[in-house]
Amino acid sequence: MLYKKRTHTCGELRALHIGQSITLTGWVDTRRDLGGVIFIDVRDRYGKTQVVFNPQNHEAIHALAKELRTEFVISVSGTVEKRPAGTENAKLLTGEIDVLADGLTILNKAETTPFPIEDKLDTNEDLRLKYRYLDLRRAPMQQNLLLRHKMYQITRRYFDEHNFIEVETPILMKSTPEGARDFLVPSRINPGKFYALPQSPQTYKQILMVAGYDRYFQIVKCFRDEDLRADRQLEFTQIDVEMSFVDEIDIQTIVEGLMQRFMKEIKGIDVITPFPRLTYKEAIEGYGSDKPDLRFDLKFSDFSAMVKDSGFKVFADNVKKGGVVAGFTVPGGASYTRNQMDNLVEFTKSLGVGGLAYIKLTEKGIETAIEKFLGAELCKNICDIAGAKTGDLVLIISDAWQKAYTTLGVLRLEMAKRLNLIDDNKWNLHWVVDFPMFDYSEEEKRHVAMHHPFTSPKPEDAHLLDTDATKARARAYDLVMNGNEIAGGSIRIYDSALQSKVFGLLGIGPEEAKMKFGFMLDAFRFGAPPHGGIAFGLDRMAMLFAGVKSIRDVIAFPKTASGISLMDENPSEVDKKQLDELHIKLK
RNA sequence: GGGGUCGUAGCUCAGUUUGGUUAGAGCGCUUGCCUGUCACGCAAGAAGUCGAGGGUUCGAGUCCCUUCGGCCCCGCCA
Repeated sequence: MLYKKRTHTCGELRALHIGQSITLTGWVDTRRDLGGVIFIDVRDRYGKTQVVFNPQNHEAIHALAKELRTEFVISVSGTVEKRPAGTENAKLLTGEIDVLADGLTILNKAETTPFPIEDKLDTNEDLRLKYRYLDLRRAPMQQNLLLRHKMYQITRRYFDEHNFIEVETPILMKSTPEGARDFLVPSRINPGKFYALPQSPQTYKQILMVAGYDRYFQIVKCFRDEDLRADRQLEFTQIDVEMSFVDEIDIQTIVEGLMQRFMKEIKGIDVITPFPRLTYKEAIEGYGSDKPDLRFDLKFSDFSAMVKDSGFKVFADNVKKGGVVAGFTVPGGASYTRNQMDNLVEFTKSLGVGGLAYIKLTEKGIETAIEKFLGAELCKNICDIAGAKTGDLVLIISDAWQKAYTTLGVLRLEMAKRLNLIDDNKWNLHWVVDFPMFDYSEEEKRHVAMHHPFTSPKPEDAHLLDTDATKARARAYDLVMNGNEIAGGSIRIYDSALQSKVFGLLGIGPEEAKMKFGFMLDAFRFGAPPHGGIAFGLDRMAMLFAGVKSIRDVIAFPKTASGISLMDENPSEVDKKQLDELHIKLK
């Protein structure tokens, strides 16, 4: 079809264009047919411009404009005019002018859309996902994708300036036993063998260090076959970084520089470096999370020592077993009704702990069901330690160290939400450091790497690997923004003997290590430099910068919580012929 | 694997508690009128597998069972 190409975008025209003959292309956003004159807002990703069809100006074009409906694709030509006094639209950047049409081509018609293309859309997410191309026409979604684009550009510019080189690593890689469940890809040429999609390019980037590429970065898709969440997709994007001849501070400094750049260029905010550091222990014992949200306080207190020899068996026995009794103060919480407290207790129990104890500090003094076990004085002391004032409420949990604190951590977040303590305009960035090397997996009955199996222990803790490995701390660090883990990394092991030892502690014997990671151990025998790195969750960062609740809103084509792409109905069944070629038989 | 919640017109929702007339509203859509609107206005109209299947009942949107799907959370996510 012949049509006039645009001379300007729909967000471009201003008073200075008045009198010019121009052409716009785009979608019909709204039409207002007043019988005589017809107004059309034509929209593209740059903005909206009002076009006027006046029968006195051009009768045939006006007649054609009668046919226009929402989301028709048009090319429209005309003269830029100053709007009559009093009819300017301050809501549009182009609102000072409109275009008096003298030419119109309908490039394509559109059926009525399943939902309106508007900024403040109120509809179910499954519809938005099914008709993603319509959802992506909306300005907020276009801004989100533009934000991502900006992040890619900032990242590439920043690392290039700092002498990093971008290297692509394979998408078809070797399956590794550790970590998340792999996505497997059957090999047609090698019957019975499988590639895996990378959970991260970890091994490749370390081998690039051995190869002498001392500063590497990549914006890279990663894949993990685990259950999805608001902030987790099966495939997601990392900014992957690795450096040689560095320690923690070197990596963190580079990261802080990039974060400064992001904050400045995206949010217009100057952030101060270096960011505060919290040890893992401080984070858990203070806030119940390895990614604490420090935009608000609600810090925990430990009551274990006080209640250890009290008459309250539940508390005392737990502490004697090595558990903790801890809690925090809810400002103004003493006014909670019985119903509200029951609700809170139920919420806590749903998190998998036995219960929630609490003390209200009212005008009349302490009010609590545990007074009869602990005595008034001890209850008062607990309130003092927790910093509770009259009118406050102290929540207390007694359980094993990890369980008690992580449950308090969830409660802390819940209370912050209920009390509206989270300031959305606040940006909090901090490091969590000194993670343990290992975590014990009840399910697998063995130690698993807290970060990953290539993470180096802290030199002063290296001896613990031979005696009490669970106490050994790793040279690992996470970057936390507003209670979200947005980056995590470590200084790696570069000594093959130490690497073998760590594999051993993870229950990976010499044979298995050779089979699964032999190539890495080999590489380390030929001159591996000290190295370390980090990886950012780009989607999560984009979500926070965009101020949205789910990473689905910053991903062009995301999947649902059950891993389905509603638009193209993926995953789907395949022909038997395809399976045969891949030597696969369905159960 | 488990828990919670939602599913009624194209969209957002009411109706479900206590089964009973022809399942309603707003927006959108269609048609007509309307020459400065911008959430245009006015008038009329069309539009329903009450997510699906089964059951109880004289009768089911409503009660029971099964199932599918969306969202949130726990587990899981080196």
